[in-house]
Amino acid sequence: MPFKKTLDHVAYEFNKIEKKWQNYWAKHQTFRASNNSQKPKYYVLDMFPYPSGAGLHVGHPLGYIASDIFSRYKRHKGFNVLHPQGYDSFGLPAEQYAIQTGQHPATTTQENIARYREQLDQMGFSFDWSREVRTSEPDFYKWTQWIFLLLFDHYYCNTANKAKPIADLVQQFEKQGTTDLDVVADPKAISFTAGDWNQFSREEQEEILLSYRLTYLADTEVNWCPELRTILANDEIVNGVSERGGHPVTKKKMKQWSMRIGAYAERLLQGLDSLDWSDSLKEMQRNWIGKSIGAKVFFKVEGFEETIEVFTTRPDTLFGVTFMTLAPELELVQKICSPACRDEVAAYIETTRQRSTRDRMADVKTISGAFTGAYALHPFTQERIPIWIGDYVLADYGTGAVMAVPCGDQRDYNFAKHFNLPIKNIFKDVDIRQEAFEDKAHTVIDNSDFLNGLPYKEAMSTVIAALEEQGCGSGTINYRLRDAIFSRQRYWGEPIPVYYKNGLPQPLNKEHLPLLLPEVEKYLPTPEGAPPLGNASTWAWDTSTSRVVNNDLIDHQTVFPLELNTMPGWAGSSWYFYRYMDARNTEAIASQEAMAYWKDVDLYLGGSEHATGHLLYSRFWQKFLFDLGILPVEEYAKKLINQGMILGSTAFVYRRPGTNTFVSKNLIQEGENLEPIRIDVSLVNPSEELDIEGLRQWQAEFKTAKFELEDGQYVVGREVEKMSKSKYNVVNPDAICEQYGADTLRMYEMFLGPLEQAKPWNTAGISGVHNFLRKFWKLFYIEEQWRVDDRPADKKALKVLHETIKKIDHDINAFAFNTCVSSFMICVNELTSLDCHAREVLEPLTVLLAPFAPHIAEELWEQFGHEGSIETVPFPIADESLIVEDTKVYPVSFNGKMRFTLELSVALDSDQIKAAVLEDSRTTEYLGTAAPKKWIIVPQKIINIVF
RNA sequence: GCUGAAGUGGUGGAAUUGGUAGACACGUUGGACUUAAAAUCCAAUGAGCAGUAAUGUUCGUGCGGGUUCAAGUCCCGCCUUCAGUACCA
Repeated sequence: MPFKKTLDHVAYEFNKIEKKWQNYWAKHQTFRASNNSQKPKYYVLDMFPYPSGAGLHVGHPLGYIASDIFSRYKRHKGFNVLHPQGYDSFGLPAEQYAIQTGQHPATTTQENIARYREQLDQMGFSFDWSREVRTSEPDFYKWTQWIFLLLFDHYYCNTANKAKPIADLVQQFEKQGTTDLDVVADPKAISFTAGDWNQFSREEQEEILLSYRLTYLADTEVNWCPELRTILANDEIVNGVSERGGHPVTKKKMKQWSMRIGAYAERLLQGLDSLDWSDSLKEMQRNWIGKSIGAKVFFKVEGFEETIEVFTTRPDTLFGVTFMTLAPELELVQKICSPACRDEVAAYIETTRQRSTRDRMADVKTISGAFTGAYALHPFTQERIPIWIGDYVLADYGTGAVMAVPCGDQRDYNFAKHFNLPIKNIFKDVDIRQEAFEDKAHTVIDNSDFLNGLPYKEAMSTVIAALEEQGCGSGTINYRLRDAIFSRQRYWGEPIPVYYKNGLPQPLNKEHLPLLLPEVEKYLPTPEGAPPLGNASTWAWDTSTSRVVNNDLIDHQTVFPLELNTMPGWAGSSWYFYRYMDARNTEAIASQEAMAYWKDVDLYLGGSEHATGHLLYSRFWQKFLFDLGILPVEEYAKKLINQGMILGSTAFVYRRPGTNTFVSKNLIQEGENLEPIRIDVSLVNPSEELDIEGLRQWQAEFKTAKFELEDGQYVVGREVEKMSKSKYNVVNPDAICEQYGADTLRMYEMFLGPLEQAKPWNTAGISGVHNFLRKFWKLFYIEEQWRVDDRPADKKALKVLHETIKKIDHDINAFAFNTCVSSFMICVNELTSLDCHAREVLEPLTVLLAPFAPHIAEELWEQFGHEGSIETVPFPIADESLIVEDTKVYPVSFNGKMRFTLELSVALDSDQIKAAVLEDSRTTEYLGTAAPKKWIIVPQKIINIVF
């Protein structure tokens, strides 16, 4: 143990106290929330953890401590508080571990959860564990599957602006086909009449309906990670490599389940305005949704039936088009490509396909493309426009085709320069010899027929009107948000409750849920390349009750095979917060009564890394289930706080390349090229000195290492990084709890800095917080002797107490827990110097501290002679009459007269003002007479007096 | 590039609406206690200058301007760091 032992066991036995009260809370179920209470409700939610094998580190509890303080505070304030906890227990790491070791993910998950629970318990959290949820439990994922089936059974109606049953759509098709249809559909959906619909075979009809369902199966260009052998969502890719493991990712076309989240793009965007979330987080979601207003324009292709649809935000530049660029992936490319260009185009498509996402992202400067040999026709001038392909055009944004206006867009400009294509200037008095002119404010359109002389805005509306009149385009809105891929080629996830008949997906009946995860021998894909579920020798439900679904007999041997993909990690986390309201319900996700009572989350705490994942998907599901009348509100978390990440402080030693010699940090010469190597942080003491013997034993490569020391020490280097096992910088809370106690850990983590700010972990200041608790204890005890007395407290002590109450109450509501800790320290210092031991002061102070350091508060509360937990005691209320603020005086010379600015909290008469003026060190004389001549009341408190 | 947040002592960080910047804590230094060490307690601690001292005085919140009796806080223009996003037509 590199840390010095700093405790004083005689005075404050935190280990004993903390165990005692943790047992008490568990035994008395102190934190159990009732679904039936006269008190007002308050729901405090933490983002539930994924139970990883490494256990909790000191970063995890930061948010939990904050939410726990707030929950306890709200209980003191008379609220019925729901503060649950659970586990996001499906996921990749458990499965990777299973592949390596053969251990069932359920087993390791179970073990990890047990460890997490132990660690959470020792920190004294006030969770209502009777409501615990685990996303990997069948009685939980039954409802995840149920929601999936609902999504499958609905489409999005733009007229009603909500989701509606697919049966309604079928009715509409029977009556009028796709005429006047205003619904969200796949862009490739075909048009047909009522007569056509009724002629279609059942299979054809089902195929068509897949273009409308809110979850659907379609051939999709996906992010494929060969290493993990699964596909990844956009938010699971960071810098072109997988978020988990950092493996390369490429594009691949596969049949996949997707969620039509795009249908909700506008509502997801609008809803943000009603949310009390941080601006940066809302901005991230806005960017991710990426709304842009513009127009779609149709270009006929010369000599073909086909038209090319483009999306542009600058239809005003339509007369500046000199070529078109299509994404290489578009099918249309094959069709319109001229024989002369065929080889070159095919070669180009092939090279694009082979580039990984990372390559493509890293290399945005290289311009590449190929001419298709085909020409489009300008909708107004009928000019021939050459059609190119280029990988700067993305297949999955807009229509995958752009009208290139080199004079107004830098990428088009670069492309034109590179391939020597013409550049037409349509801006008046603008020089475009060097670069494109992208500013839309400071010029007017020129060289553009009926748009000449118009500024941007007018040109926009004029050209859109003209396009609509000609039937070759219209104003439109485009979103960057893409449909979310919902299939994963994994074992450890929710099975998708679907079977296949004639290659088309059929939903299971809801009464057959849950569709249990089958047992498999191996967690890898089958030799045929099917997902791991293909290894199941028996499908999970028992064969004695083979299911009949729509008259199809389903079991593992049936000709109607079950879906082998599983759901992604975000499925269960998209609705878990409603399960807590009624976690053991077998009839519904939660009872109507429970949901009507708890309604929504009042305070949600979690990291901002979920901004474009969980926090977006869960809002989408929420809105969908709200449309169906299942959930009571459209936004489930009105207030959200992002706690900043606690970073690790990685320790480095520096090796001379090619040797086994390590140089102490301050001996490194400038320009010297040494190899930094990460070492375990526990091998370093607080003054950055390395435990050399410990290092030798830690890993074999250091056994015979030589060290160049400074002052007899090896000093390590430091770098702040994300905490991770592979960086050897993980600090567990267990050792801290043991050495200083949970109350110290709780207060120290709050003391570290503002809640929302990221900060590196260091234990340098922990003794200060621990000292505070010991000083606090000493107000009550000396030498094991209770010393609180019932005599009335003096005025000064009461003032200190009530100032502290006011400050703490205010700061808790502002989530400024760091300044709360400081306020407590000041209070205790002052009471100590006043030698105050009055019950009148110390009893309310104990309640005040209870949300922060609940164990010590409970113990003292008992010593006061009270029965039961402190948890139900009302929070103290500040008596304003005891808080008289100091008068502040700011003297100023103004217009030859002496002028004073007084800051007052109470009205003063002229004698008091005189006293205050003379009390100030900068004034020697009071120039006023009996009363000030003029009182200027400047906002609320500040009074200017001119004498 | 775009979007967002932030720059305050040796360190983490305070500073309600513009009102005596540096609270509180760590660290450091000195002292008390001790045979000694640890622990504990007390004191000093932004920088500079003058003074034996009490004290006085100048400069100080990334940089340059501005508004104001008064700016860490408000306005304009930069610089730096972090986070998100990235060929979005």
